[in-house]
Amino acid sequence: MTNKKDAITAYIENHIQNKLYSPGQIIPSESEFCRMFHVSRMTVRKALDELVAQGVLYKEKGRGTFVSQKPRYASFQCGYGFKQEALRRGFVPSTKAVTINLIKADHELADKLKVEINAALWEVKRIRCINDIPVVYVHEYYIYHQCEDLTITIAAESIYDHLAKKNISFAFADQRLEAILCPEEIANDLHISDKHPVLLMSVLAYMKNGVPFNYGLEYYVSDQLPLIQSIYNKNNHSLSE
Amino acid sequence: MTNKKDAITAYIENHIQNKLYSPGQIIPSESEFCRMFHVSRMTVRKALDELVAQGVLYKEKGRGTFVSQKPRYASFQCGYGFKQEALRRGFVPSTKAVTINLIKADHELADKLKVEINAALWEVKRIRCINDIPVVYVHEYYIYHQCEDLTITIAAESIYDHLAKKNISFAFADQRLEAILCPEEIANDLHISDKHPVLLMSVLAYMKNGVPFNYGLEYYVSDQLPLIQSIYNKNNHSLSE
DNA sequence: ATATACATGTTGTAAATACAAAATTACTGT
DNA sequence: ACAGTAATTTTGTATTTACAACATGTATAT
Repeated sequence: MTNKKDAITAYIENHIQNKLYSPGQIIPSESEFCRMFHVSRMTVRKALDELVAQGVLYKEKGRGTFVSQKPRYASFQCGYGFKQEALRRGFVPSTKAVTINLIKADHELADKLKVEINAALWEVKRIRCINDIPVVYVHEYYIYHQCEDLTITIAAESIYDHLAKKNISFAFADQRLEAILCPEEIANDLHISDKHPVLLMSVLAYMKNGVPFNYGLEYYVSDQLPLIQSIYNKNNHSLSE
Repeated sequence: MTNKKDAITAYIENHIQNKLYSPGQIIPSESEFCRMFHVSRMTVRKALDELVAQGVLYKEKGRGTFVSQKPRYASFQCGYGFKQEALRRGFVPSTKAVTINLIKADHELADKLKVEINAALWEVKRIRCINDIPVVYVHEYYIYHQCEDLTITIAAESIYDHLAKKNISFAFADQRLEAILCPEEIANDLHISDKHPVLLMSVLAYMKNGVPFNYGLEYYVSDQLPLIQSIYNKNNHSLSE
């Protein structure tokens, strides 16, 4: 733990996990943390703000800081990587039936990935399994010149990890959600009938500079694996419905 | 604008909107903003951090702060209130076929909303339309003692607005996504066949203290209105896939 | 007893300063 | 001309101080 701030967040998270701080309970004031850790109040506040943003704590002006009562879901939360997320939930992830192909960008792909038409792209198709049951068919595209050395072996493991070594790393994504009947050729691979409804998630992933590097269509067998997402009201606006 | 910090975020957002700062372009350094606004560097950093968290800007240590190239979607982004979001996107929202009923909490509802079994709940059913086309059937529950004066008129407008007056306001939510074939009785109301796939979103909404106050099932006709969500990698972890 | 005023403790915002870490730029010696 | 070094600029982390805004408890006056 190199940061003083991170030491404080870790301390609080541990205390919550070990039930030394219970949901709804008030935790020490900012000045008390200053004394406890021999740090300035700004450092304490940064640590607390981080946990507030995650929904772990909440503050009330003039009263204090409290532990949220938000329950932690044990289900599948997407968006932060399939393999990692599955392992964290205690599932066994695997990848099957991988194909990679070099193609030329058509109008739609060029538009989405902000490359020129006919630019070289990797087309990757993968079936992701949880406990050996196929749960998602991924059909996605990467920009060839960012990853000329892609292989099936890499694609079976983690393309994101491979790209990270080239300083291409995930920062945020826009997801488009739709319910559709599973296309026939995909239904076969997912071991379901083509009358089965699937959750189609279109994902456009960006680097921190806002440049897209990965576009994909993910067909989830959502009755095998319902997806969970958390949203936060960052701005504290009062919401009209 | 009462906050100095908010004045700076507004200034930068306006400059981006008016194309005075373009995507990928570097913006003035933190010290320059200090001189421009006659504020301390901490205030500037708080303003910038807020925009970085939203994905509007990104920073590079030792280089500077830049405008993201992330495109802004004109489609429907859920999670921040149906009416508000629709209006912002230039759609015309409306609510139809509202029913409200007093019921007693069964085991499942009591568990979700953290109330006792047989506690009084409002059961609300609504059909939400965009440009007069039904897009979502909402079947949800509120805790009676938090809102004893609920009426059909209020439910046709905005229950969240009504609750906000009682200091019950949305802070965050957990959403569960699934693709299903539309149940018959709901398909009728949505003017679709019961063989039509719909996006089922289960929403559990919390106040800032982490106590749930609203549980609902939302059946989206997602080919009429695909949902868009944005996710961010707050922790800057390197992601395995 | 009740209401008012005050003191105290808490979070919120802001300033001024210092040094670390990383990238760029300018300089300098060969 | 080129490589290496130093200076400069930039963001990252942290300290110290000050006051504002809000909530709560206590003492006081009526």
